[in-house]
Amino acid sequence: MSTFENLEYSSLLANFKELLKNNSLKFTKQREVVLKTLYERNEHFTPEDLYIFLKSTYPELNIGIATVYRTLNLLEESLMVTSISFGVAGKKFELANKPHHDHMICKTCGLIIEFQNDKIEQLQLEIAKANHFHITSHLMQLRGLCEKCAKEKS
Amino acid sequence: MSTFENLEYSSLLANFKELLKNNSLKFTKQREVVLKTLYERNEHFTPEDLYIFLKSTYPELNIGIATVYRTLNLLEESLMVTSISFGVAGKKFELANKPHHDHMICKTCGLIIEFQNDKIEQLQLEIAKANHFHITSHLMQLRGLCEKCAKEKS
DNA sequence: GTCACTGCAAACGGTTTGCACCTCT
DNA sequence: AGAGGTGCAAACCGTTTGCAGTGAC
Repeated sequence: MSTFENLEYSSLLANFKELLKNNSLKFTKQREVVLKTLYERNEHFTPEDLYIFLKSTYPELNIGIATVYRTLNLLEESLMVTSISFGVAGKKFELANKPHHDHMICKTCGLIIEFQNDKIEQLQLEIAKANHFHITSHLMQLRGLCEKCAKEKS
Repeated sequence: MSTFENLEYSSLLANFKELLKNNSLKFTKQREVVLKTLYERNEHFTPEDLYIFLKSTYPELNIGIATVYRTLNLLEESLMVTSISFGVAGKKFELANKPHHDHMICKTCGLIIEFQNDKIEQLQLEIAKANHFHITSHLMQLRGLCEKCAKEKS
């Protein structure tokens, strides 16, 4: 269970500021808009997508893509965002303020459906235990076709 | 269930040759040693690891890394090998001649433990059905520490 | 005023591609 | 002989890093 579950923006922001302070890091406009955008849009962003969005939404900041990467990495290390991996194609990031969940990903249109299943989580723990393995995280993605794309193909 | 499950080398080779013939592709020494190595070593190879192994084991072939990538991609498209992804760090490939399974991966030493659980597979299908999603494949990795590394850390 | 942060551009690492030569069929 | 395959090196693409200038504290 994440420390940041179900927090609203003001609390997330306070957490972020405290985290920065504790590590002698600075609160900047760039870091603020990254967190704000992840919160408000509630989407799965690639660093590239987020960069493009921020570039056009806050042109006065003239944000660089390196800063987007640096901020996402900082937030991920701090467990305030999580990422899902797409193999060689890269990663997508989302804010970690919702309960743990996994993803179904449509191969055709890229739609992401979130789901959560306690029984599977439980079984994973049992399997790990049987193998003397200590789970720190897991990755579960179901890949295939969403309803719309499945219809279009048939 | 894979078409190639439990096949031994001679059958795999025959399948590969037929596949090549059907697509007007040629059977070469390079393609042969890639398949042979994946079969004999029965490991999870990165393209780089496989390249280094082939380079030293068959120096007379003077194999290039591009050929290793091309062959692995060909075999993966043909469903004769599968890959597991490590985010930005790349992929590892293994021969698809064993029954479907998933992986536990030790973050510290890279150890890979294979496991299989019918109940989870069943639950995944149910979840997909409830979301009108048509699964074609799934990815499940448990990440954490193996027994040995967990002991060393404590 | 100091130290961290930023944008920029160059570097990086894994992967793919264009090309001239080679090899399987 | 001809099609496809190969090794090589260059290109590619997402990501990281060095650096000089900027901004938070």
